[in-house]
Amino acid sequence: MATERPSLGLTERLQAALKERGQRWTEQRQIIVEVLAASDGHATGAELVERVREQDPSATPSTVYRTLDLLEELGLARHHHGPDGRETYHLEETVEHAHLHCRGCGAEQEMDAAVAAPILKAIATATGFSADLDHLSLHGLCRRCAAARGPSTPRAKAGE
Amino acid sequence: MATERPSLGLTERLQAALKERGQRWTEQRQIIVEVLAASDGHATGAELVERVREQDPSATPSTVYRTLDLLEELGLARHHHGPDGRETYHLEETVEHAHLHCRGCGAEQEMDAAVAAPILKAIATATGFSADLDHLSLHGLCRRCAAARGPSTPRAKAGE
DNA sequence: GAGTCTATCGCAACATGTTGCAATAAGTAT
DNA sequence: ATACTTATTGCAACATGTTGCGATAGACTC
Repeated sequence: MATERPSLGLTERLQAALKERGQRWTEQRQIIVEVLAASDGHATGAELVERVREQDPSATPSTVYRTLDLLEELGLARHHHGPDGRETYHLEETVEHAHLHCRGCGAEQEMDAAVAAPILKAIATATGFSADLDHLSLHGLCRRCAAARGPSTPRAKAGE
Repeated sequence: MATERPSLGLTERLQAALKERGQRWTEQRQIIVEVLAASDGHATGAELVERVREQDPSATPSTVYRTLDLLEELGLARHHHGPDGRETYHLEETVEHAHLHCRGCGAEQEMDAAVAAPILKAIATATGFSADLDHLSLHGLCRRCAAARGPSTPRAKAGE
């Protein structure tokens, strides 16, 4: 993760992993990996499908989703579910982080590994459960919205 | 939450809340509330739709989902998203709890409010974010699966 | 380069929710 | 009891994923 370009090493790793498993390197997979690398942060499944189809209109959603599943199996990508349950993907090279969705203003905040580590440890101690950081998605109120509503936190809905 | 039957008080509360807002008490809403009360633990949207249609085949998914949204707005029900992103509903009277999904064996474990409270507090301290307990859904490995895989936790997929 | 094996693709159908709209019916006033 | 207002319903179409299947096309052998 030092100075090399992600998309380069990634493609090579993917080709090697596929070969090892008797699987194939195809035009479509190349496009999908490129799109995912270009969408640096997070992208929903639908967004990725759309961008892939800009490159290759003959590509279908099933191919895109199956490739994304494959990338996850190989440990090169991850997905989690947004506040509305929709899928969001990112490359594994992105720094691991949890997601915090504010139901007040809709903002999305991240909590990176260092901050989350003691919290995951506390969960493990309390319940025996080892949570995945990268699949951790919390819903609630960000500092500002929580303050705006005062300490009694009335209920409301937003964006969901 | 002492000894009264939930479905009784619930219906009355709902009727009162609707009237106050100029909204209406309908046959369909009654059926949906009954079904939800009968599905005591958690039920997916699709399951609820199916059960409602057993009672009233003319009911449609849109009505069921809209009613569930309404119940949430009124604070009488809640939903969260399962490991595959699908919706799961439960009545608000159920004890508040977080959900822990094991990607090893697929089991679902709960973490109740008392256990979770210090963890939510730690999150608030670290990030300023006030997480909703009832919408908190973690993914990872349960104690047994984590132990079975040893300390190095290799990657795998299950049910997701 | 041609032939073979089979992973992958695109298609079509399905599963789960969501949304706009016209018809229906709940609650209220007459 | 009748009429009126408009919240709610059911329908139909759409959005986002998923799955089965026959056709295509990688990769390997000869």
